Amino acid sequence: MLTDRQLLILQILIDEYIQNAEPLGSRSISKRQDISFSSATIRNELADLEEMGFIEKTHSSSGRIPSEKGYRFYVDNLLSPVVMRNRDMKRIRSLFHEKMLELEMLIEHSANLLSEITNYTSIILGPEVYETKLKHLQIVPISTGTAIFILITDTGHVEKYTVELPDGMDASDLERTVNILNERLKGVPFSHLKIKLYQEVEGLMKTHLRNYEKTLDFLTRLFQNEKSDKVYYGGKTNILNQPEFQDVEKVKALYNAIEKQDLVYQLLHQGTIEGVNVKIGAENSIQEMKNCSLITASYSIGGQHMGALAILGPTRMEYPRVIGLLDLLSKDLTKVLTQRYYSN
Amino acid sequence: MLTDRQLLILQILIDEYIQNAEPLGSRSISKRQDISFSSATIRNELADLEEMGFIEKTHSSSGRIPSEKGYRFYVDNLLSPVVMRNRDMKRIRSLFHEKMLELEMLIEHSANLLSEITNYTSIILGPEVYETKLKHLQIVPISTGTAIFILITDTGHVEKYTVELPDGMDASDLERTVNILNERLKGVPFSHLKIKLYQEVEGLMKTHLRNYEKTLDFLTRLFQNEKSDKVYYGGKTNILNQPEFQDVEKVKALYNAIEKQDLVYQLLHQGTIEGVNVKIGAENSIQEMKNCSLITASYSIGGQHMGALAILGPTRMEYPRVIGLLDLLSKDLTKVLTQRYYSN
DNA sequence: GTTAGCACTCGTTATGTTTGAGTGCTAATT
DNA sequence: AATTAGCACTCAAACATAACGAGTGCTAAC
Repeated sequence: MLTDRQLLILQILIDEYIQNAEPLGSRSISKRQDISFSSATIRNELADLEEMGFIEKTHSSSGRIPSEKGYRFYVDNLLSPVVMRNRDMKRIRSLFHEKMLELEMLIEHSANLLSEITNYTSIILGPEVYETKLKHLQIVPISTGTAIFILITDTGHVEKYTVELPDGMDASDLERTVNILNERLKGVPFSHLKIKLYQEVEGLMKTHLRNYEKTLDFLTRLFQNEKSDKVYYGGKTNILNQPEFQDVEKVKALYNAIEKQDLVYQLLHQGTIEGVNVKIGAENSIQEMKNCSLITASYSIGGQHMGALAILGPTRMEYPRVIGLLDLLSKDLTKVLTQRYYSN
Repeated sequence: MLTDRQLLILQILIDEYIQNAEPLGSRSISKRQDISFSSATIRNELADLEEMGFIEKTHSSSGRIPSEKGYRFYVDNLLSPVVMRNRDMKRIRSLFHEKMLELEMLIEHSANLLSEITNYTSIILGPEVYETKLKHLQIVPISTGTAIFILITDTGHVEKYTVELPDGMDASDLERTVNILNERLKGVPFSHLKIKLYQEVEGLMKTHLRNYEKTLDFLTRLFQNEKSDKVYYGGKTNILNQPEFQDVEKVKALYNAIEKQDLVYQLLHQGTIEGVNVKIGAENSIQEMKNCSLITASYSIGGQHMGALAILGPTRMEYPRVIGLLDLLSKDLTKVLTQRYYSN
């Protein structure tokens, strides 16, 4: 339904606007070398494109800027073959070259890298604790009545809870409990710990522990403790570089929004779909992000969804570049993590 | 050297400016009920105060605002008897009423509380790991060749390192090593771990381990691993509410400065002196903070310095309130922590 | 179908004017 | 001698006006 010329003009307009953040007029377009029509012709085409809703004016005699519909069309149909800068590819690859033994560290570095090379803000959802399996459990008493529970997952993640022990639980009780738990719960995914506790452990505890009921109750509460997955941010201050965020009020609103971790969690979780996902402006459910686009991709371990990478920027975002980056990084991350943690 | 009247005027001027962030003229001062002189008299006094450097004009015919010297004088000599709002006291006390078993959590909540009730940005230096003592050490192998070292301190803090084990160290070596370390290093402060390793452990390892040299070398490197103390922030976006930070460039500069954790660490560490410490404007070594004041107080456990609380705001800051708050919170924190961790 | 031409729109910038809150200084008052 | 009234002066802020120019839409010619 769009003529080739219209496609060309739309493409140019969006590309230029993404670069310069300034409305583009018919004359500037006509002056380009790849354009052989007069500004008048382009004016007509621009009028048509506007009528179709792909572009809009900021005021009655201004040049045109892309509308959200325009960006959507651009992302869906006009993406120039994603060009990865060699420099960027190298930096991503080097992330995995240096020994980074801790998953948390690797993800933190990824977040920083993403924000550095894109100049936008990156958000990464840490690995889902609930799908990882218990590797080892340890209880360390630190004073009378309190102890630290340490749970270690197969991804090397350490989860800790300081707890008050049930009354009348002494050192030997504690030791027996730990032994039972380790024996029966190793390899069990966090999400199943509670069920397994009753299926496998209850009987044993009954025979080996004095006040097994209190202990069981206590453990139930402990395993219920929904530890939400960590959210990592990179380059939050990059937002301040964007010309669309020169107004402090807007910055404040956006910061407050992205700091609500539960909202962000939902937002990134929606994009669990395979591949890279782009949400433009109002497509984001969060009101304060109406001037932003969010590009997400997810990473996994051995086919099991683990977390998500995201880049947050103005709707006027370098879509091709960011999409390429996220695609590459999410795939690399998946590959490396699977290799590292799936074989055991 | 200042007359009573000058003191009064200076006091009023600073109090008002702190509230309204607007230059104050002679007429507005003279209209106050506690003032019985004419605006002309006040004009003369203001001229004198300006000559002495306590106040300044923003332009030749503007009202006066406090200079840094003025604020310094105000903090040193004019602080109205620190009035604590009852509401604030309650909120601080309630921090300690609810069971907060983890020190990290308690500190994080403190940071948030401080920023909420002051509307400034809070910065807290987490407890110094180096002065806490080893309570328990644990090694959990997670795959061939790698393991997680878990160190637990007497303050219930869990420190973890994922490491590659030295070649040829098998499960039984590992177990023996853990046992030796636990036996000999319990109760040793982190800062002495390395020394004790050679004094106490070397000999034992020699007799019990095959390739003790590699292991020793490995442990040395591990204990060298300077884990810097964590910095907690609260209410970073509060900066955006201040009228002196309506310019995005300034915000950016400040954010970039306070995110350099080593700088912040130094800054807060300087104020290790007993009691509450106030740094005004250029008194802060960080260039970007020249429009800010930093108020710090430190907390300790059993006399041993642990960390610092700080509030960062514009030089036009509610000094009396903030000083009162930090004084109260730092003392409460010290009391509670000492009680909790010093008795063992 | 394309383009030259032109009247028109409107944000931006520059310029001038007015206003008012402030000053410093002097002379009169206490 | 200290205080105050009075007044000329300053300057940022607010407002009005005009000029500019990058853009438009439309019409008529190519």
